[in-house]
Formats: sequence, structure tokens, C-alpha cells
Amino acid sequence: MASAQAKQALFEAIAVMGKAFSSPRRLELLDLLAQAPRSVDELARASGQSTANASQHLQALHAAGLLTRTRNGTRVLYAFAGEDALGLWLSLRDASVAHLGEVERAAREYLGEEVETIGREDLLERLAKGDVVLVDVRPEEEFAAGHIEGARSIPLEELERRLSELPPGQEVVAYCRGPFCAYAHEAVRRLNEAGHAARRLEDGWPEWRLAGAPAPKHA
Amino acid sequence: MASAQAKQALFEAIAVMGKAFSSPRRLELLDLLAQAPRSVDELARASGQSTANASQHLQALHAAGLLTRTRNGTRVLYAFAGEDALGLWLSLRDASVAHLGEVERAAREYLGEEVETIGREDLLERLAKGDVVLVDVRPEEEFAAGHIEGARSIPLEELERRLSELPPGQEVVAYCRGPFCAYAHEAVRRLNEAGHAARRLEDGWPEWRLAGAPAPKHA
DNA sequence: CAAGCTATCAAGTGTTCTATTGAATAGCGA
DNA sequence: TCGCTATTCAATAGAACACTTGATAGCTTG
Repeated sequence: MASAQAKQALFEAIAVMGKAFSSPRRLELLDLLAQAPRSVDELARASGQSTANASQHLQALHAAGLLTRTRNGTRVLYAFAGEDALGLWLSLRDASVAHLGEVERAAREYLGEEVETIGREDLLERLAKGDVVLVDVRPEEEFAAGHIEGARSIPLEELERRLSELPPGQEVVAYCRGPFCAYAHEAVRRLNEAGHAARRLEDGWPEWRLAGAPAPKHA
Repeated sequence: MASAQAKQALFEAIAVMGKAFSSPRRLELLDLLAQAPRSVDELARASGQSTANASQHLQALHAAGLLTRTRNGTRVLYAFAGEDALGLWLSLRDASVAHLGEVERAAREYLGEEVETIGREDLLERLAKGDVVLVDVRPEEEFAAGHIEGARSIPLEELERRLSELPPGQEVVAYCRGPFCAYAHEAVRRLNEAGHAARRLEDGWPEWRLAGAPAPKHA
């Protein structure tokens, strides 16, 4: 068959995208980019790798069609290439949780003690009723790049200092980058210590956005 | 941070699944398994690789949680581990088409001249009206493992011999493994040569099944 | 229980991938 | 234009991977 070769070429082409997901370093970059577009060295710093290395990985992700690349003056911004690309990353991540015990184990190890959660639907209801405060505990730039409607930004670092901003009687819901981000876990633990009733949203901003970014109906 | 290490472990665990998609050989195996469960050496033969090699890849896919493994007497059957795993493969494939020109180019090269297509919705309507014949041109075992309701099985190899089974006046719709499977393309070309009006369904059985395997309403 | 088939294992080899280093380039502002 | 910063390129060493070959283990059948 002459076509055996052509078929092989086809699978090789598809595997280019597969390879993009095969390195932990690249996945970490994707995870950060799911929040907001960023420059090479922000990404390098946030993921704890050298700039040159991050640059190489980002180029690989770009070549695989997962990221767009735009020059902004002296820096280069990378961003997810579309909702389908973002969705693919989230699906891969979710599937790995569902099928690989090791992922769950590693997640527990990283996230520490589990805290109470609240689902998307429930949160929307409670927001509509107005009896919870929704707090985005990610760094401020990520909040600025997009957030759940009705949330207020209190980065985890500033949480203790700004506890007084939270009405004492009300329950607090914290959210962050996603189910594997430690910020919301930590925020809830600290809020509990400070005597607040608190839960974390079971996933984060990218999942919310991809679900169509539902907004609470105002009463 | 002590947790930097834990975070790294988490991404490494997720990357196990990513790595599964990083080899063209493995993707070819997945593509075959999307049709029906199979034994190691059927897969090896169908994908043109040695049994030992196929076995290794299948074990890797199994370790990544994408496949289940069941022993059946002297042979071992591998199958997709669930709808989410299958869906992930299809999403990856589709995303690669959407974002990588090279995939489209390779597909055209492999599939040959494009033929007229019909979408899922349109096909359902036509089936309900009863004015098309739907033909599954995959090998018979794959038809047996699952097919679109209302289709009849005529493997591509037998098409010429069995042309008389097709009512002369009616349009024929052929489908096969998916958008990148050459069978339906080839079938339509041959049917056209034989004087039949024919189109191919724009995707194949796995996509149909994953879409909930809609069935035509009988009049 | 021996023969035969299927699948896996183990070891070896050539290739590809990853991270590092240091140098080169591109844009910006003085 | 010069110097500064951000990014990329190029070369390299080490690790991981893919495919081959030959041996081994599990089941079935005679």
C-alpha cells in the first residue's frame, strides 16, 4: 500500500499536538496560561524554570497550535489559542484524575487537608439570594484578566490583612485557578481559623468561563 | 516552598496521560480501538507493527488509564476505558485538525479526492423519510461491535460484488471509522462510478455513538 | 502433559527529548 | 546611537523512549 505511508504521516501530524501534552513543564505553563495571557519571563518565574527553557516549551506549545504568540513591545505574550484548546487541556486534566489514582494522590499531597466545597449551581443560587460573599483569591492580575461576576478580589497574600472587609455573619466562598490550585484551600483554612464560615468553589475560573460564565440573576 | 516539589509531582502524574498521546503508533492503536475492542495481534496486524511493539504501546496506554485489559482465553483484549477516554481522543484529533494545517494536508494526501458529504442531522431526516440507504463499509466485525441504527453492512472489499443489493433509484450514504478513514471516501467514489448517487457521512461510528447514538424516528 | 498459540518480558541499540549554558537578536528609551 | 531588557538561538550532555530480537509465561487443545 502506498497509502500506509500517508496514513503514518497523518498520525505523525496529530501526534504533534499529543506531544505538546507530554511534558510536566509544559503542562504547568498551560495551567498558568489558563488564567490569563502572560509573558515568557512571568511564566518562567511563576513555574520556577529558566527563561530559556520556558521559551523553548512555549515555542513547542505554539508550534502545536495550542498557544498564540503576540509581541508587545519588548515582551512576548503567549495565550491559549482558543476555547477548544483550553477545553482540551481541562479535559485531559480531568480524565487523568478520573483514570489515574496517582494524580489524585499527588493532588491530596499538594493541596493538604480537604475543605468543604460548593458546586456551581449551588453557588449561583446563593449568590442570587445574596447570602454569601464570593472571593477571588488569585493574584490581582488574574482577577483583572477575568473573573466570576460578583466576586471581589482578595489575593491570598492579603487575606489576613483584609479580613475586616468581610461581613462577619456571612458565609464566604473562595475560588482560585481550579480544582488543583492550593490558594482556595489555603484561604478556606485561614478563614476558618479566623472564625468565618467558608467553603471553596469546587473548580476555578477557567472551568467557570468555559461553562459559559453564568452570572447570578439579581433579585 | 516544600510544596513546589508536590506541585511538580502532580504535573508529572498528569503528564503520564499526556505522554500516552505523544506517539503516532499509539494514536493509530487508539484509532482502531475506537471502533471495537481487539486483541493485541489483531491490532498489531492492522497497524502494521510487530506484536511485541504493539504490546508495549498497549501497556503504556493501559498504564495511562485510557484502555482496559481483559484476558479472554489465550488472548488479551484491549478496549477504551470509557466514554471520557474516547471523547478525549476524538477531541485531541479534532483540535489538531483545527489548529495544525499539516494535519489537514496529510489527511487530504491520504484520503484522496474529496467526495460529497452529509451531516448528522440531515442524515437522520433522510433516514426518517426513508429515501436513502445507509451503508456501513467497515469490516464486518466492527459493524457487529456497534453501528448506526438502520445501517446495513457492506464491507468495502465486498462492495462491487454486492452492488445489486442496493436499490437503483435511491441515494446511498456510506460511513466508516471517522472523518479520517479512507473507506467511505473510496466507497463513494466507487458507487459514483457504478452510477449511484452517493455521499459519505461527515464523521463515523465513534462520533455518532458519542453523540448519544441518535436513532431515526420511524414513520 | 506436550505442543502450539498469544502475549509479555528483558536487553541492546539508535534516536529523540530535555535542561543548561552562553551567545545572539529585537525592540525601547535615553 | 548606545545600552538595557526580554527573548531566542545554538551547542551539548544526560535521560528517556522506540523498536528489534530472542527468551519466557499463560492458556488451550490434542
